[in-house]
Amino acid sequence: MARAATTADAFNAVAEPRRRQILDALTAGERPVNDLVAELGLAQPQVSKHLRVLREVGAVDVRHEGRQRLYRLNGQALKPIHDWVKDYERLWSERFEQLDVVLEELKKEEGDVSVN
Amino acid sequence: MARAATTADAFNAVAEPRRRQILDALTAGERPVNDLVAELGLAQPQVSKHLRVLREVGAVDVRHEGRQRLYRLNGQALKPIHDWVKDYERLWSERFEQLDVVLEELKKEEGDVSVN
DNA sequence: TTGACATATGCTTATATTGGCATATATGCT
DNA sequence: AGCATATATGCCAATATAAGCATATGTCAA
Repeated sequence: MARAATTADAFNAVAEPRRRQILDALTAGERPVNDLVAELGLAQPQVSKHLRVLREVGAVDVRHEGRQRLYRLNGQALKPIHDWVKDYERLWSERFEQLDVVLEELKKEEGDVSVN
Repeated sequence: MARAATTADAFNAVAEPRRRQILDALTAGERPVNDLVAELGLAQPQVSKHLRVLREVGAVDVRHEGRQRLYRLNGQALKPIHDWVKDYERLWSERFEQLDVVLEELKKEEGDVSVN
């Protein structure tokens, strides 16, 4: 068995740095392919291919306008990634470290005075 | 050129669902390989291989204890993923939608009374 | 219609992957 | 030493990738 297809889900689609760059560029709003080609300095066919992958996982939508295709971000598709990774935030965030300190304090008090 | 190695960075390592399961399982704390084998219902060699990938991107650490190897989570390695994806949260989060409403209000007021 | 522009698709090459199975390595026990 | 347990590694097969380049498709304009 080979690696899962890049189109299998957002996790796989977004593992490719260029595709993240494309999404980042689309944060500025809807844009035609050639805009992205210019901004990222990639060959046009590769950009089209990356966009196809992103479209297949729902991370972008297209709108035809004349001979241009305007791609637009659909961040919704990235929610599963955020949902998964956010639970790990406590492992590096200072905010959570301080929360842990507070919880420790509470535990100690509980032991001392038998708070219920 | 082929796809980037799974060990290239956390994004690639975590694209594989089984590896995410392993990390999730390690949230409960340090555990020996066979624990994970039992919990995930995978073959032992595959688990060892997945753990190797996770180790190579720094997502887990190992500690030898007798003939066991205790793997422990190192969430720090997932921070880049969180950092990247969190900026997209506004695209689906209600919290941000409400923020947008507030900002709209402010803009309107600004037009009305020329607040500075 | 002919041509220019915008984008998508097809083909090739080099490469890495995952699972399965066998086996190596390391440690502990008797 | 000899054996069992815990884990890692090696090899195979099947598959999917990404870049490069050529070319097809679609649209507008003269």
